[in-house]
Amino acid sequence: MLTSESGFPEWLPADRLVEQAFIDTIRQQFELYGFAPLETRAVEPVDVLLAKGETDKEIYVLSRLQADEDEPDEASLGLHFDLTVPFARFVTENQGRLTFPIRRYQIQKAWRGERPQAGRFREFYQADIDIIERGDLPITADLELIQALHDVVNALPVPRVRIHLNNRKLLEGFYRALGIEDIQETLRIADKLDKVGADGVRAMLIESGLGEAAADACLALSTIQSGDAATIRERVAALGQTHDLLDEGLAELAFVLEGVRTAHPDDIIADLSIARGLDYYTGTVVEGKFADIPDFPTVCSGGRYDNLAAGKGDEKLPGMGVSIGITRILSKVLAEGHLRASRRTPSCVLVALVDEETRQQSSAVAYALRQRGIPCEVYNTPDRFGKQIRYADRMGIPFVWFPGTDGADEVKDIRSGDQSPADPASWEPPAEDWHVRIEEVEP
RNA sequence: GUGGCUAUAGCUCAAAGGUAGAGCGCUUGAUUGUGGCUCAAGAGGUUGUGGGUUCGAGCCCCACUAGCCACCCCA
Repeated sequence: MLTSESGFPEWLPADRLVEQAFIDTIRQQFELYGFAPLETRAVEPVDVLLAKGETDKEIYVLSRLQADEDEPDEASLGLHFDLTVPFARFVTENQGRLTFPIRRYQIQKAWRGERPQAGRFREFYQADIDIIERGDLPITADLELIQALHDVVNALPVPRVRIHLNNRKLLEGFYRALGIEDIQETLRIADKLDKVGADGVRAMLIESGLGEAAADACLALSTIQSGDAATIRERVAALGQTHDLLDEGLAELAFVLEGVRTAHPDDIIADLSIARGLDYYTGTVVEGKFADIPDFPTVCSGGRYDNLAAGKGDEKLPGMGVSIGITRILSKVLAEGHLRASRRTPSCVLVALVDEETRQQSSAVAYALRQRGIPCEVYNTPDRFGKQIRYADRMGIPFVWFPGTDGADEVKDIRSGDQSPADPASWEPPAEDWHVRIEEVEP
């Protein structure tokens, strides 16, 4: 990765080929689940971006260099920091033209003005799927989206991702049963368990105004973690708190957990420490992390948001969605050297240029190959063949084509050195060489 | 936004106040249209920017800029 402007990653072509392969795979998986594509504009009115309490979100605001001083403040537009808020806005605006339930996928960049760090960027790709329904969105949607999330991340050639599940209703009901008033603040602190540890969370909870008993209860709740729904139920019940919202959240969590685990028992657990920072979530919340890279931040996440989009009158437009951090995942697997593109260009064949007089002949070979879908390029200048082959070698182009007189062409596999007569109208490369492959590198 | 660390060739890094260097990469040649290996030669630097201390600064001091790490927060 090149980082001439911190947080705004730029990739060399070889790495961009990997990124494109990721995007292709994700898109294919999303479409397998029947999500339809959507692209929203890069900007939203700032008040839309801020509407859901994201006041401390680092939003890039748009301004024109040539704006007149007496012009009305047009700093009303900002770059979106995720794809969920723009989607909810889009649905709110276009609900008359859309058929519910709306299942859409969206793979776009998002921008956040936070300080960059390992795995954290100011400009990055996200890949989202969401469902928004009119009136009531059943809990089965939560289950479906988490299954889809699991399938998509597992279709990518990346280290194993474990999905951590929780439910905001469960936490909020528990907190209310304890008489806690500042739910948001308590959620925020509880979310830090993996970062500051149990003692740290306990101290912060007490500092926020909780009594020692309440803080201990919150902590005990947060440390519950299991892949088994019955165990979760027992351990929550053992804490002795009762509240309708708690029961509702527990039932939803158990439903989703059991549903996903029937297919993938090892990759998903209920983890009551997951709270999520974004405060528009109202029920299911989910975070995915590399199972064996505990210090690396969340690579995918999502949740249920019942109040982000607004219907006409009293009608609700509840939604559920998940998001995959493409740039974050990519930066890690590339930095670790786990993956690489099989070559640095789509070209499968380099057609050599013998001299200027026969340039047309080389072009004709390339044309014939392209007619049959074989990506190729003609070398620029009639350098000696050693240079032309060296260029192919550096680019990872597997074949060099030598035009001959009277159709006596030859093609050379520069990996093996084998060279043999070939006809541009019929020769084709082995299937595995046709297009760039993404290769997993053994350490 | 807060705190700490860093900045020398394209990359990774040396040079302990006294003439800026290595490895890799790049170019050329040995190789007469056929690469990789080897050997030889070569190109490439106002040491991030600006100021200061000193006979003398890549090195010490100050400011700025940028990068990295942690916090905040998060994909």
